[in-house]
Amino acid sequence: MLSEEKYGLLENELPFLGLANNDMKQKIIQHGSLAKVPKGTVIFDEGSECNTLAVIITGKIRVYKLGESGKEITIYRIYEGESCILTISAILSNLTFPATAVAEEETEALILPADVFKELVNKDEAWRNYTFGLVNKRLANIITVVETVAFKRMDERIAEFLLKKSEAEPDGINITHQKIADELGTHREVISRILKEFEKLELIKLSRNRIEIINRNELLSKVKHIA
Amino acid sequence: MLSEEKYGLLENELPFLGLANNDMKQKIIQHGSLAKVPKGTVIFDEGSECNTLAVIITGKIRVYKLGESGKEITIYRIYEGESCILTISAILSNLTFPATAVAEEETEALILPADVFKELVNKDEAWRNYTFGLVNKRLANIITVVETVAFKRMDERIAEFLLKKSEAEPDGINITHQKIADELGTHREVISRILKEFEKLELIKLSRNRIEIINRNELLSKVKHIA
DNA sequence: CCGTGTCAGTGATAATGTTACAAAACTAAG
DNA sequence: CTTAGTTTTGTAACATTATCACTGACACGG
Repeated sequence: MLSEEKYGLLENELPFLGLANNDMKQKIIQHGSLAKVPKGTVIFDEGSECNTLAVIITGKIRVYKLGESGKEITIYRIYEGESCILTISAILSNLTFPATAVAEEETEALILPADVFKELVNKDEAWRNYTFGLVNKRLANIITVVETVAFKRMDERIAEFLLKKSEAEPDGINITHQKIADELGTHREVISRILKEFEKLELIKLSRNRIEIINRNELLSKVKHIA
Repeated sequence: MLSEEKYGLLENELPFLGLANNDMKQKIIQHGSLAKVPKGTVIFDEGSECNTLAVIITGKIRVYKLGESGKEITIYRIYEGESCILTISAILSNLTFPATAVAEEETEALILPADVFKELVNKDEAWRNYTFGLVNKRLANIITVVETVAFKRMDERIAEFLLKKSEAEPDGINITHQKIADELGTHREVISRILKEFEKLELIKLSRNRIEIINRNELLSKVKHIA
């Protein structure tokens, strides 16, 4: 149960809530709740039943697949204002969650019971648009993952990863090799080896927990497969 | 434009059409059409704009990604009564189609303009259920593909493929190595090599365009990763 | 300063990707 | 029934990635 004021505040963070019709607003106020989970919390595990849907207000969630030997691959991330289509899919078809979801930061979310969500999708166009919008984004994500894993070489993928990361951390990326491996679905050794090569080529500079890009252009050319 | 009788016939093949409300039926009759495409027709190409949605009446469509050097990987197939969520996704978000779709058999389909489909999804619960049901199936498909490509060994994947194929063709699978490679996202040589090994282990018998399974149990144990 | 855990480096071997070519099996035309 | 052309398969050789098994480096609390 939320308060009217809370709902008002949420509308700032989740603009599509403002588009919902009044009946639905009341539903959300009546049956919704807020939850805050600390960094590292496993939200869903492979095979979990989904009887609630979370809409992220602040924070970030990583959804990944676990392979045998502890290998992982990230499928996508859920950011503010989004929610998890795998959960939606699981709810709407009464299946279990086919992956693992973990909070990468402290994450705050609006929690809705599954049947409330079902009703929202059926009766409220704003929610439908929201839901289909998410489906689109995720599908695109996942297709990209398939393409990448199936066709691209690891050095290219690592270069791409570093360049993307460097946008958020322009003066040095703080990350372990293991994290990169989990991201890309390979082993730490492979990452270490290729990073070492990059260092020999003077594209990057390595230290513990840290990677500095020193030749951005050359790294870019790896991605574009020119070199 | 369809006739009322045609619509009646379609209801047999596409049961959910019978659940649509009357307004929507009229919409479909008015704006829908039928199309038949021969085997091998490329229906969508990477980057195609989607302004119609096809619901398959008979036939089969393969949706795959093309990599550089002509490598392919199958993402999923569309069978009778289904339609393509990538098209749906492209329509609902005004994006282009992110893969290639080709008719594997002569395929007959009900064609709906994009805006009619949008309206159907918004106004008709039967269509919404149909659409979400498809989304679920495909998501599960695609996640499985990611998992498989990222974590499984090629011999296991080939064994699995052969066993699945053998259900439809119990006394010998008729297929080329290249087709298998396109299915699994690898090169023909890799398939040939591993099939040859399987033959040496007396799991299968190879001839041109043909694979016979002669030790089903051992092949199964490859899949289950016991051996 | 010393353990203990986390992180990175590296060698060895197997599996898969990639390139290149040739042999074999089929097809169709003469 | 041959011959030429096409499709399918075999295989060698080398590159890249996966996998296993360590060692060494660093960080932090005691």
